[in-house]
Amino acid sequence: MGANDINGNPGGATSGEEERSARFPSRDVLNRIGDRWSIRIMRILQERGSVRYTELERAIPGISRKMLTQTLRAIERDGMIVRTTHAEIPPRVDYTATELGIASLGPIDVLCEWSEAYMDEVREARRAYDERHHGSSGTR
Amino acid sequence: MGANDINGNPGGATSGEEERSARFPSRDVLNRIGDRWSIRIMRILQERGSVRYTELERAIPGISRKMLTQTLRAIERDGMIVRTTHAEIPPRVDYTATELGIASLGPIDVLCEWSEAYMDEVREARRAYDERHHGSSGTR
DNA sequence: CAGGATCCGTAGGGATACTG
DNA sequence: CAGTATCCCTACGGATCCTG
Repeated sequence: MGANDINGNPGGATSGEEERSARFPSRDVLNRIGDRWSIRIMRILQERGSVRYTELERAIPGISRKMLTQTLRAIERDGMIVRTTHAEIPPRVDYTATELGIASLGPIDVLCEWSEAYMDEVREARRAYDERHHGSSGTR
Repeated sequence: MGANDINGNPGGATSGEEERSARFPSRDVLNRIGDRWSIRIMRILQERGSVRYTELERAIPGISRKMLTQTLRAIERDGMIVRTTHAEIPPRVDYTATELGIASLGPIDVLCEWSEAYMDEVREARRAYDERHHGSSGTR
């Protein structure tokens, strides 16, 4: 038995998260934006209202159960969503976006729209850069 | 065996980056927001105009040279900054934000302002969550 | 059904020594 | 001065098996 598995990630808060954000206030919120799944989950909750666990799993191809649960816990902890368990058999759990969660998508959409608008410009810059530096990887 | 260091990160583009972004268009831009240093660098360039390498290093406490260089290369490749080398001795390199780079800070500021505005609400949500779940880590 | 626990590979990132 | 190369440790994230 690998008694020394220090992996404590299921806790939700990655160790030292809040400590680092002391230097740059909005860091921990930015982190949620950076990770692959938070936004996708929030968007689905925004569209469909109340969504079950398995429904989310099917709606997001490529996500693992671990990541789904972990991300859900994290954004629940941040007050972005609410988790409701119905004591039935089989069990049923619904996730719903809070007011705060919905509101957070506003500024995020602004950012996404900007990046889509300037995407071409960025891609062109990359192409040019790659070519300038004995263009290896880029050509596609 | 030291020969097998597969770390190829100095390339700038992390392997598979553009591949993943096929699923979610603005992903790669979001990634720049997610990482710890890009925004800080861009802010400094925005404020001071033209900045040298060491000046950046001193202006951003806690950053390693590896990360500084790597981040600079990445945002240069994206067309956010321009790198100018002066062939002198000792060598001198200046970094300057482009129009595109400055523009990108707009939507980002929107997001940062939002997150600072709702920070308290988020912190409170976290506190409540931690307490609800036999509150261990949070109290500080 | 909705997860928790565990195992493991790999990318991210710091420290430092070296170079043009 | 402005990086590059190397070493190493950790966190992230997927796959899988188990449980209430």
